[in-house]
Amino acid sequence: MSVIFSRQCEYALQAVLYLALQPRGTMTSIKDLTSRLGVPYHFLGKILQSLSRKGLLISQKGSTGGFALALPPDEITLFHIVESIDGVAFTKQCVLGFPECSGKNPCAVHHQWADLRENIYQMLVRKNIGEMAKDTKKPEFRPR
Amino acid sequence: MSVIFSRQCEYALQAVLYLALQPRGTMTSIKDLTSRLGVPYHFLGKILQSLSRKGLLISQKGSTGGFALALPPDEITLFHIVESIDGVAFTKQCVLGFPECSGKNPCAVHHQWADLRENIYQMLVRKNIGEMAKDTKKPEFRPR
DNA sequence: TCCAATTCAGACTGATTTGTCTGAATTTGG
DNA sequence: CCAAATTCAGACAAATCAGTCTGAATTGGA
Repeated sequence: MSVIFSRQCEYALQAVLYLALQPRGTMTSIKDLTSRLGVPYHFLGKILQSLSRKGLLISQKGSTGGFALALPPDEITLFHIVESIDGVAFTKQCVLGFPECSGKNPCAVHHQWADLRENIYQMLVRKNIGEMAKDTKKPEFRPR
Repeated sequence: MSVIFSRQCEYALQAVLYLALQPRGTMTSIKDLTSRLGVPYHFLGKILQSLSRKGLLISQKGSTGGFALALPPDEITLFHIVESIDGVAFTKQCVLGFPECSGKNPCAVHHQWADLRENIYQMLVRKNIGEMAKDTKKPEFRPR
């Protein structure tokens, strides 16, 4: 099936957005996140650990521990998250899968696809988590 | 990693484009296709069988057998091929993975993403294989 | 009629992604 | 100091995707 982002990446995006909606300075546990987002506990744990290692989140162990954004929400873009989890090979790869396709040697849809790709890229780079949090007045995170 | 189309789908797109470049009325064998495209023999065989079952290709057994387009190249769009192999769930799914995201109940990037998605959809629907074959004066199909 | 070349079908293997489990290390509060 | 709650690490299992192998069925040509 066609997929834009891996499932890991979707979970990461959801989790970071959720963290951005929490009061600044508080820690949110994996337990809180999974119960709210409905994603697998340990799987999300690993994803959050990755984001911590990449410097997007901070973590604290112990009984009041949890995760929080490592940067102001306005400084974390969708691109940062996607880059950390999935990588950004999609900004380069030929949509038809020809390895030698390039601007010099374009496949039949190279230029159209390059435009679309650029639009996607711009959207990811421009959209930051703070802005998204503001847009999320009534967040619906897989409520039960 | 981020993926637009599955590998199967990429192979299918390449194969159909190659078939469109062959003289009308001739059959092309899997052997020809794989040697030209550099994709695994039996894997491609299965993909071509799928496309035949979907009615996009015709096949003929026997010593002069092979595959050919079942329709005029102008009547086969990229969308037909993607639909046959990967399905088109991507035209509906929320980019952040929220299952309840919709126009009524949009996530923070729903509208921007809907625009991008529509552009992708239009490109797939409008681009037909005949047009692409014309654009491919000097096709570079993984030449060795 | 028989052989060679092909598609076709299905079982199998391997790789990658997704998800689970267990236990150790850390931290806070009583 | 102890117990509870948490992150962290790594091994493991399950599911999906990609690719391989074998052999049967079909077809055209010598």
